[in-house]
Amino acid sequence: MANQGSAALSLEAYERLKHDIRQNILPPGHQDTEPEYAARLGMSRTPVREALIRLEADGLVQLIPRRGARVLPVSPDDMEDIYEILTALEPAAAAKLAGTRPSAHTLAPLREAYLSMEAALSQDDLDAWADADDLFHRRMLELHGNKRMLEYVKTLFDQAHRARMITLHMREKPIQSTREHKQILEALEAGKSQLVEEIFREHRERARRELLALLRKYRLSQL
Amino acid sequence: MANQGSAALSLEAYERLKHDIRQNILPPGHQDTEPEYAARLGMSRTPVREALIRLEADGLVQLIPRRGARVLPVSPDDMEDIYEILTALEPAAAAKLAGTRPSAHTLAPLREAYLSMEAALSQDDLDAWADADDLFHRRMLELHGNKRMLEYVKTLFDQAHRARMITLHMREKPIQSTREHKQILEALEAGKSQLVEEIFREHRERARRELLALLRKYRLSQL
DNA sequence: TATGCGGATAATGCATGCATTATAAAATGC
DNA sequence: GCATTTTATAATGCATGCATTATCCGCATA
Repeated sequence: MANQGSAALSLEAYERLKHDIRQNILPPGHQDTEPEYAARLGMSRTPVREALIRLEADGLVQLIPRRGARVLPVSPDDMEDIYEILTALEPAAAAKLAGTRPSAHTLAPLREAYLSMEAALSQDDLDAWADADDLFHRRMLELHGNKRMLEYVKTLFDQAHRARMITLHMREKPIQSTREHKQILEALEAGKSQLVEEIFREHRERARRELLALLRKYRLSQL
Repeated sequence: MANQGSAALSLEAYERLKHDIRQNILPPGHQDTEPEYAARLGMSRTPVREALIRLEADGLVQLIPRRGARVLPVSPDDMEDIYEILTALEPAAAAKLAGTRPSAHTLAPLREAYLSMEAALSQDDLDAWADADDLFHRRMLELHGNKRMLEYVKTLFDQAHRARMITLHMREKPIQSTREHKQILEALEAGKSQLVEEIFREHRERARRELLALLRKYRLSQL
């Protein structure tokens, strides 16, 4: 995540723009000049420019000399790449976490996130489900403790967010996915590294397959 | 890498600062105010500020409100985290590359980099060896084709550069490491996914173990 | 001597100025 | 009517201005 030493307005610009991109208010391909973004945000170009630089580092926009900034579309190939990275990182992290034989208390944040997924699922609240899903994955990496990995995975989640939300609403209820999280949690509690790694990898690979099948089926080549 | 839509001076500031950090001209912990960096680079604060924001996104400096920017030290724990990520990503990428049954022609850039390593080794030119090593790893990911993974691994290499160079000069000649690259290359040429993955993982794990042993032995807690 | 207050100094964060130059529109020539 | 040149517009990249405010340092006081 490209942020730390940023002050009030610059931070506000960064967060509002990122929010609007994630929520599809600024859709992929949207392109404005700096003065336009500045007017939209009610501030001068300077903090906006700084925010756009950070967003470019996050892979969310592209700065085009003389033509402003464009919200980057995400293609199926991009999603392949993103999932490939997640599939390499998360199972490895989870396996190491399991190797520390974490207590139920340690894993409480994960269990809570899982329970939120179940609750959201039973209420057919897909947005809440997606939030809980994100939370589960983030907390797992927080517990593992590799800060770089956590930060990077968060930027990948941000990049993939729009595509995930769209396909989530096109599918059957994510019952299987929820169940896999339960299995991951239980394998973590049992300290079974090997097993956690396998389930997590299978979880990511299945998610990738299903997501890409949908993107292709509905010709969603730019999200 | 945090760059794309940056113009002349901003780009120059970014590249010079990054160069100076990599080369230890601006050592870890070094801290200056924006006006100082600007004076050093002979330009106004604006392009310097933009460069510093990009460098912060790259994990090379930390922007501290009112106190300028500090060159981030890298601790042994940081190196652990960096190597953990590399160990998860590179072997997976190499395995997939092997799965495409790449031709010798396709792998020529890798072979060339490997030959450069051998040549540098026989001339005891450790800096050239390190350059060739970097090149090998970068080209492998270029061949694999996951741009995000390539860019991210490059930022990790930048972060780890100082520590790697220092330990490289404290060790015996990297004969084993060079040999492992040869084995990786041959396994790629043979299209043996499983084998490539194993060798690559072992390569990274050995490198990590040896590097950390040196950092601990010589109490190099901040590089 | 140690502590706390207050003013000076100066860095930041943001706004704005300004020259350059890309883009597009308009005007001219064919 | 179409192509080409010219002109106008305006966005960028960088420099600078400026108010705010943190930090430092000296001085007064206990």
